[in-house]
Amino acid sequence: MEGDLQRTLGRNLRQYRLERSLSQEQLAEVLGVHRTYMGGVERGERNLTLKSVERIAAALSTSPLDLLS
Amino acid sequence: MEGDLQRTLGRNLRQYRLERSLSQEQLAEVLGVHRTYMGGVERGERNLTLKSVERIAAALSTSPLDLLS
DNA sequence: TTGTGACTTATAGTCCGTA
DNA sequence: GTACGGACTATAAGTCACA
Repeated sequence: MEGDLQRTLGRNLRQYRLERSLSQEQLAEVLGVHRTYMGGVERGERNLTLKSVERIAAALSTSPLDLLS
Repeated sequence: MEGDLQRTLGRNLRQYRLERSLSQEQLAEVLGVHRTYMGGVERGERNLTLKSVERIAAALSTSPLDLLS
C-alpha cells in the first residue's frame, strides 16, 4: 500500500547502519546526504525519487531493488 | 547507473501497454494521469517518486518491484 | 497517436536550529 | 546520537498548445 516502499527502504537502511554500528550522521556522510534527511528516510517519512534511491544504493554498493525489498 | 530505474519503469510500462494494444491516452486514463505525463514516464524522462510508482503499480494490479525490474 | 516546451503548484531535498 | 520544526531551493507532479 501507499508508503510501503519508503518504509521498506527506511527499515533496510537502519538495519544496514546498526549492523555496522554507525551513527546516522556517519551513514549520512557515506551517502552524501544531510544528517536530518537521513533520519527522515530511516523513519520512512521521506518519499524519495528513483534517482535518490539509486544514489543511496550506489553509495552502499548494493542495488536499488535490494533496498526496496 | 543514474536514471536506470526510470528507464526500466518506462520500458516496462510501454511493453505492458503495447501487449494490450492500448494507446498512451487509454493507458493514461487507467492510471488517472494526463496523456503527456504518461508519455514522459514511458520515455524514461520522469524521475518518479516512490509513491508515484506505487500508484501506477496499483492501477495495473502489479507490484512496484515488478515495474522496476 | 505521440513528442516537446512552457508553464503552475506541490513536494523532494538541504540546512539551520532546539530539545 | 536522535527527532523534529521552520525556512529555503531544486525539482517532481500534472496540464496545455502545437507540431
